[in-house]
Amino acid sequence: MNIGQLAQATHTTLETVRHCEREGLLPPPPDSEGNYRLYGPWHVERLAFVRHCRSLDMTLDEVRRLLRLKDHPSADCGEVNAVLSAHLGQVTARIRELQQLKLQLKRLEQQCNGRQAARRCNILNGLAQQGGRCGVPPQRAV
Amino acid sequence: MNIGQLAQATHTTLETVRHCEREGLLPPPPDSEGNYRLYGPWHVERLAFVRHCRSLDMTLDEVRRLLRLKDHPSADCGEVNAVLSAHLGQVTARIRELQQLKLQLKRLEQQCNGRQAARRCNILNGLAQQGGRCGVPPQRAV
DNA sequence: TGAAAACCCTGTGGCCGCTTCAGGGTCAAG
DNA sequence: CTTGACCCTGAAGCGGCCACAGGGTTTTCA
Repeated sequence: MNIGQLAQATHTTLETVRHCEREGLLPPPPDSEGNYRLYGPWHVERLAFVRHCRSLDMTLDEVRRLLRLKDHPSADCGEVNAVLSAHLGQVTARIRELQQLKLQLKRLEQQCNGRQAARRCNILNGLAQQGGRCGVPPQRAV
Repeated sequence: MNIGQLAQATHTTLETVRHCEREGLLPPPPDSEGNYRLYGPWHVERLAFVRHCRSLDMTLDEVRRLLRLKDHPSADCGEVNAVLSAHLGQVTARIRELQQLKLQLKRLEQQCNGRQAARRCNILNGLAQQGGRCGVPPQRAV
């Protein structure tokens, strides 16, 4: 199984597969004589795991931690729970943040006073006011 | 007013101010003889506008569009509304996405079968299953 | 048998919105 | 005249890819 087939099997791309290898999420497989990567079912499973985690918006670092646990089958799985619930917390926090944003955006939108010259646009003027919770800097990450 | 004072006045940092200049959001001010940037109240207002937009998680591109409109006070402000509601749409969409994620994470969390060897950890095993909506690739941006 | 097409390789640079650092120059106070 | 606070430019780094250039390899089909 070459890299294209692995990519297809896990619904991802060549570049992502190679990226995962560089990042230590997918161990480099043996190469063919022509220097092609040759994968087996184990790699499909591994990469599927990774992509599943990513689809849940975990960082590669979180995925790495889970993989380490997965690689030590007798390890205590309590840490798995820890990773998961920390991530859940971040997602929850981000949702709350975005809901706050949404509220403020809606408030702004409602100030629209119809088709005006931009000079009289309440939205622009609203954005110009220095209040607006200058704090809460946008931190993406989730 | 030098750059440090501007940064303080707008609750941001030197680097961010310079970044805004590079990005064309804050026109370069006249320099002092010693090559220091010298700002006035206009710049404070301008940067505050930018930071306010950013605190609402707009991209710099969206901010640029708004600034262009702001700079043409006789322009039609309908486009302002367009930018705003497009952004609102993205925030809303991202919230929905994250809520989906949260649900899936909670489902996973509930599968926890107590302190087990990792081999028997339902969470790890759940993540290993290839289902999991392999689609929905993580697209941050909001 | 040979050419074209499909596949693969490495390495580099770009995206966004900063942040951090290196290696300097400038200015005010003591 | 020195110390320290402030400022400058330019380059590199973050995460998680994506896109490209410039090659090599394998398969397919005539």
